[in-house]
Amino acid sequence: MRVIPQRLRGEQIPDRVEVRGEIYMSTRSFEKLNEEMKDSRLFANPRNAAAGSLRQKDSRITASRHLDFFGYQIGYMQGMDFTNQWEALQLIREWGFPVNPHIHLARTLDEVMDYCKKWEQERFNLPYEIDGVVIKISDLAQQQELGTVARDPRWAIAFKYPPTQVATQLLDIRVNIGRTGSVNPWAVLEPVNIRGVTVARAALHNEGDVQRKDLRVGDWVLVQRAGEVIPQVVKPIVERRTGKEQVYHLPERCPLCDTPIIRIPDQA
DNA sequence: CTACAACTGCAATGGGTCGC
DNA sequence: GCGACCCATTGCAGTTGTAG
Repeated sequence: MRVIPQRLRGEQIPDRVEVRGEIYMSTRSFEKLNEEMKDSRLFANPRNAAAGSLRQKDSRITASRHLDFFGYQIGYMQGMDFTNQWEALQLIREWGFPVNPHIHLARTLDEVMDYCKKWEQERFNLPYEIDGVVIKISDLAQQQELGTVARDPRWAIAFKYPPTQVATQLLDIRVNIGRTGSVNPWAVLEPVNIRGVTVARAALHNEGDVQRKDLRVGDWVLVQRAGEVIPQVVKPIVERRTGKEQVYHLPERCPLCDTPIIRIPDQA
């Protein structure tokens, strides 16, 4: 990736450093790539094109894909110091890494909210696709104090814009039997294109989830991709019901081996 | 040559265990 | 009883490796 500096630039160079960031593909590079691919299969969207480009075994192919990069964090650093996120970003930029030019140091929660709202519309003018804004506590001492739960830091969170919702028909509800014996219903959908990908199935998790949403076989439903990726049935479109929709019940026996299905009391 | 399994990131759900 | 943590399950696009 040409945008990654081969040598750190600037005055202050640490002995050893880990720069973390996000690799992406601009809308323009994505469209160009698909033009070049004209004979073979096209990439569905920039996100998957970027992911696939990274997984190439031959790095020359990766290099030809015009991937881009924004540094957003220093993971480890030896021989230097910084006290907050803002300084870290300045350092990363001085070393020659691209840093997002739209970073903003907010002083109040209102300011954070305004920033998120502002970009909900303005994001469409960016040369790449985004699905939200990352909000961080700048002060490193406060980050330390807040700590991390599992893999999620308590000092950073992503604000996601509402994903695109599309209407389609719930053709059927079927069940899978998991390795542990769990009975997992899933939705068979009339395939729909949601921003580049075809969605034909979605997990419904359990019977309670189906009942809470009041999903009926034959319903028109709203479907989205949570986090712009995972297919999810949001809710039925009740106004479009004809009366022919079927209320769903779990089968009484395993569709594979005919063993009776039991429900453990107080469990999903 | 095609088909398919394994793996990855992404989110949302639930269950089980441990320690306080 | 709750927080923390780990695991299971689900689907799509993509690459890689292997089976047929």
